[in-house]
Formats: sequence, structure tokens, C-alpha cells
Amino acid sequence: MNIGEIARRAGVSRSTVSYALSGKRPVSEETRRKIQQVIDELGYRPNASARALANGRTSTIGLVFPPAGNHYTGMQLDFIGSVVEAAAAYDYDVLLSPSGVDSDRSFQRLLGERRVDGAILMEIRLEDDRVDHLAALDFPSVAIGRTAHPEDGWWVGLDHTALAEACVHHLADLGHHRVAFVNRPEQLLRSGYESAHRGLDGFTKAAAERGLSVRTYCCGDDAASGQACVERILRDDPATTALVTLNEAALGGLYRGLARAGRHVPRDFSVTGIVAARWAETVTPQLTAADVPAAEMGRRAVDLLVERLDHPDAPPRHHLLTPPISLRASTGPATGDSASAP
Amino acid sequence: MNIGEIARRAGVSRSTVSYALSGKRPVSEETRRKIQQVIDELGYRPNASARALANGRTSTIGLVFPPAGNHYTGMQLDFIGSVVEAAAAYDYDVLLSPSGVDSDRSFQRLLGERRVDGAILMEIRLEDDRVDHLAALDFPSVAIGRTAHPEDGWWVGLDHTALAEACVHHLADLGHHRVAFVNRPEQLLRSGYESAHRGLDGFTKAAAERGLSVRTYCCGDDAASGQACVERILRDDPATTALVTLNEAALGGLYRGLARAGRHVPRDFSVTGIVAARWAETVTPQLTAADVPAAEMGRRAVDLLVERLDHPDAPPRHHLLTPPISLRASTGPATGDSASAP
DNA sequence: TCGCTTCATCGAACCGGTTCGGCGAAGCTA
DNA sequence: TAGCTTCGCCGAACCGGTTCGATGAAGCGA
Repeated sequence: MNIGEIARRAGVSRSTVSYALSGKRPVSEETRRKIQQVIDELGYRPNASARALANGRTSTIGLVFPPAGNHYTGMQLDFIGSVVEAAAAYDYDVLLSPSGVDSDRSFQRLLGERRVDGAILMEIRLEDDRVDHLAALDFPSVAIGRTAHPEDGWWVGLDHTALAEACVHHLADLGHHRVAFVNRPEQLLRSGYESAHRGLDGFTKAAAERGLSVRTYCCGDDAASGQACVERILRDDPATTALVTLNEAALGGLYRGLARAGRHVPRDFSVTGIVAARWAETVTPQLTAADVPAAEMGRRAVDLLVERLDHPDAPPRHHLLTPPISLRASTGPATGDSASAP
Repeated sequence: MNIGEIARRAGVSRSTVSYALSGKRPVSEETRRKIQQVIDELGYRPNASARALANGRTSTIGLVFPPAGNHYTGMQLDFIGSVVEAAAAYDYDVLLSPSGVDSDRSFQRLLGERRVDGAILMEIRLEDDRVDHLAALDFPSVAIGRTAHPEDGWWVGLDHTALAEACVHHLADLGHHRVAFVNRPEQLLRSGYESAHRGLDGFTKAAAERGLSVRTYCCGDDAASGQACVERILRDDPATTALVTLNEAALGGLYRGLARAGRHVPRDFSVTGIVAARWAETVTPQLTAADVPAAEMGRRAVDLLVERLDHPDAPPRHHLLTPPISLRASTGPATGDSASAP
């Protein structure tokens, strides 16, 4: 069931079979038909390892995502799904690598052992040793997210700063003065996660511009943490009338906390943030939010990576996305009494 | 940067380097140290394709999951994450394959081109050509889910029948008489998805035993469909007081539909079903449900697959899980007036 | 001191493809 | 008909590992 066997049965040499399959040299119509017939009979498919060894390409791309220690969020699933699908369209397989840092085993397997032709990195940090490492090696890769120095890189990112600003302006326009920000877990913020940092920056900056009174919080990636976080927010400043979040997984808990505290959304309290549409639509009232276009980002990352693989000398490219805020039902005007509370 | 280069610099032959690395033949302590030193200096790692070609094992397992056409649910993410993690512990990589049927391209790549040593299948159907195909080929694989004829297979499954029965009994014990069942989309049911079928069977059987009046529905995997489904349920039989679902993605929509209809959960209406804990805790009130132990199932699937790979002649094994129902806050006694309504 | 075992290492073949240079037959021109 | 090109195919080398049989040196007993 290897190429030699096909050659024998078709009465030709191995190289002829190879050329008939790849089309890299002309083969007579008759020979080609004979070979194809044998192949169809035996259901032959060329061995991927042998092919990879011979031509140096594995037709596989690595998808580096964080280990499960940090809970997965729905967004990550959408990334994975769209990457796999887009890659399949280009005839690439996707190898999953649970990796936090460039020195860990999984990362070394991908690169050192040449299991993949290129890589897509998720969960980027502002200072990311994986990105730096790959850049130093000139290894074809694309980041989903951008570091603090994205100039010469290949990446597709979301403008979390602008989106958070847009959320703040939206709330300020509605008359809210006391607003809280619910971020991802503190551990992620401390380790420099891009979205957590840029989102926080945008929030802080816009809030200052609009003269809002704000508090910022970190919150675990689960419903219980979200509920606890709202309790803290209302204890710290009961006059708070709105919050902005980019913590998808805590969203349900945030809503629950508000309900428990007797705050009706959006009458007494407005909620908005940066959340994939699928999840924004799951809660009631549906969340007014900047929709994270996860599927599009995954697709674009693959497009960029394939371009880079096909043209090793192409100049770096990137996409910075700024989706609009989808007005749903979770924000409303600040009520007079809350807005004027101490 | 290949084994020959290492051998040259260490002043030994290629085979000696290979044996020093694999330990399959003794190598003197001194030579081993010298080789190791050269390897460390150069950061050498053996090429995975070459190794796979030589010894016939890729150290990769395939994870076959359905294409994104069907929306992904949170459960699938948990499967993927736990499979990747468990595989890493055994030094296996995971190759993702979006595949619906055994004849499609992606599936052929995995098997025909020998990209993987074994495979884990998700989203099993009662009559599943992929499972049959792999069994016929005696290809090492483990299914997450079980077909209609699971006798001689390797699989880890959830006893959806028993879980759905437990849900019904729970509701019946609380005095509910008119209960709806919210299934996965009709397309999935028609194509024979295991969970949809067995869940429905268990529901129907237990409902008959307890003499309940029931209706069953299919529902799209998203919030809007869930909401629409509840509207239909209440239109078809306004006296309905409870529902059982195994449609995780529709859950938020089901709650919204009930709220819109003025039914308070759990006072006026009870909701329960088969849902991963993480999602059951996201909604308010938190869902009383049989928690799908997705992470454990993924881990066990890998354990079984590795066992099968290590012992090609081992007899088939499987795990059928029946997690208990976690009592949370979404079910309560049927209220008198509803229960006695026409 | 000779023959036998043990130990460490080497060389060659092999895994299953791809690719390059060459070669014979057919076709064309002069 | 000799000489040249074109076409189609073949053989051999190569990719980078693993593995088997062989070999030489050291160690041992008689």
C-alpha cells in the first residue's frame, strides 16, 4: 500500500507515479489513467510523514492556546472552530498545542520537532515571549491579538481600547456618572493579557474625558465570581448605575448579582461591554455590546498565515478590527435619583 | 541541525546518537554526556516527520468533531480542552478534524495519509458510518458517545436515557403533570444523534410510567430558538408547568421566553435537563440539572485510546457515566392551579 | 597466551515519499 | 539517412530518523 506497490502494479517506476500525482512533470495520458486505476482500486493515499520528510512541509498549522487552568471562554471555542474550518479550506490540518510560554514542552514540540509549517497564537500578552521567540526565529506565525510593539508583526486584533471607549461614551451619553469596569481575573491582568490591559486603558481614558466617577474590578471567569463582583461594586459605591465588562464568562453572574440586589436592567442599571454576539444574546435583557467577531478573526488569521507561508518574503500584514456596538436591551438612561445620589 | 550533524560534532555515528537518545541500547556514560552536551549547545530536537516515517508512529491523535455548520456548544469546548490536556500528559499531540462522514476529505486525510495513530470521535450518531468504518479497519479509536450497537466498541458515554428519566421523575415527584421536552435541532435528531435520541427515549418512557402528559420539541442551538420554542410550548398547552432540555445553547432563550410569558422560575414553571455545570450556573435561577462531566469524559477517552494503542489486542472497554442530578434552583413543586388546569 | 564473552560503537538498510539527471524512442528537419 | 529536438519514463539520491547485524577492543578464565 505504498507508492512502490502502486508503481509495480501499474508497471511503471515510482517516480512516474509521483509525477502523475503531483503533475510536476508531464505524464502520458495513458500511463496516468493506468496509475489512477490502480490507485482507485487499492484506495491508496500517500503517507503524510514521508511526504513531509521529503518536501519539508507538513501541511499542518499549530494553534497555540492557553492550558485549561484558565477556564475556557466561549470566544476561544469560536476561534478554534473558525481556524480549523478556514485551514481545511486551504488543505491544512490544525494541531492543538496547550501552551503558556515559549519554553514549555508543547511549544518545543511544535517548533523544534517541525510538526507544523506555521502557527497561530491565541491569548496574547503585551509582552509575549512566544511572539518574540517566533519573531526571532522568523518562524511563520500570526497572533490573534497584538503585543505592546506590534509594528513589524503579523496579527489580527481587536481594538479593545477603542471598544471600551465606545462603551463608556455610550453610557456617558445616556447620563451615567458612576460606572464600574469588570475585567478578566487579576492573574491575567498581572501577567499582561492584552485585552485586559487595553480594555482597561480605554475605559479609564474615556471615563476621564467624560468626567465620570469610576471603579475598576477584576473578576474570575465564572458566574459565581461575577455575582460576587457585583456585590462588591454595589457595596463600594451603591450609587453606581452602570458597568462595562469584557468578561464573557462572568456575564451571567453579573446579571444575577444585579437581580439579587434589586437592580433592574436596564431601568436601574445599565450593562455593556465587549462580548461575542452569541453570548450577548443569551442573557436577558440581551446585552448591548461590541460584538467580538471571533469567527472572522480566526478566518483572517488563517488567511494571513497562509499568505505568509506562500510568500516567505512578504512584508508583515495585520488587521485591526473595531466592530460597532450592537444596541440591544441592557442599557438605558440613568435615572434621576441614582445619577444624583452621593 | 539533524542527527548527522550532532553525530559529527560529538565524534560518533548517527546510530549512537539515536541510541543515546532512545536508550534502546546501552551507551557509555562518557559518550552519552558528550552527545548531550552537543545537543544542548545546538538546541537539537529530532524531526517529527522523519521519526514518524521510521517507526510508524506519529505521536498524534485525531479529534474528529463536527463542522461548524452546526453551532458549537460549550460542551464541545470542554471536550476539546480536556482531550488536548490529557493527550499532552501522554506525550501525544491532537490534530483537529472537522468531519461529518467517513468519506469526506478531512477524515480521509487523517486515516489514509496516516497522520494520526488513533482517533477520538465526537458527536456520535446511533448509526454512525465513521464508527463502523473505523471498526472495520480495526483502526484504534474511541468514541465519545455510543452507537445503537456499542457491544464491541471502545467508547465513553453518558447514559442520556437514564438521565432524562431522572429528570422526569424529579419533576413528577414535585407534582408536575404537563411537561415539555426541548431537544436539539430537528436536523440532528433526524440524522440520528445519540444524545437527542436516547434523551428523548428516556423522557418518553419515564413520562409514560408516571402518566404525564407530554409534548416534545426540537429547538435550534441558540437563544432566539429557545425563546421561540417556549412560546410554542405555551401556545400548544398553556397548562404546561415544566420542561426538560438537553439543549445547552438554547437555555438562555428558554429562560427569556418564560420571563416574557410571565412565568416565574421556579414558582410557576420548573426547568431541568442535561447540561454542563458551567452553563447551568450561568442562568438565573441556576439550573437543576444532570451535569455533563465533559472534562472527565474527554480525559477518559484519551485514557482508553492510549491503552488501546499500547495494547493492540486488548479487549474493548468503555465507560458509561450517569452523573447525579445537581439540585440547584430552577425546579419547584407544581402549583395547584396550573396542575389542575384543563 | 589463546579463545570466548561482553560491551560500546559503527555501517548499512529501511521507512515512503520527491526530485534531478539521464536515456531511449519517436518525430522532425536537412 | 544522419543529426537534432522533444517526449515520456527510469534509476538513483535524498529527506532525517530507527534498527539490525557486524566488528573491534577489553575483560576473563583456563
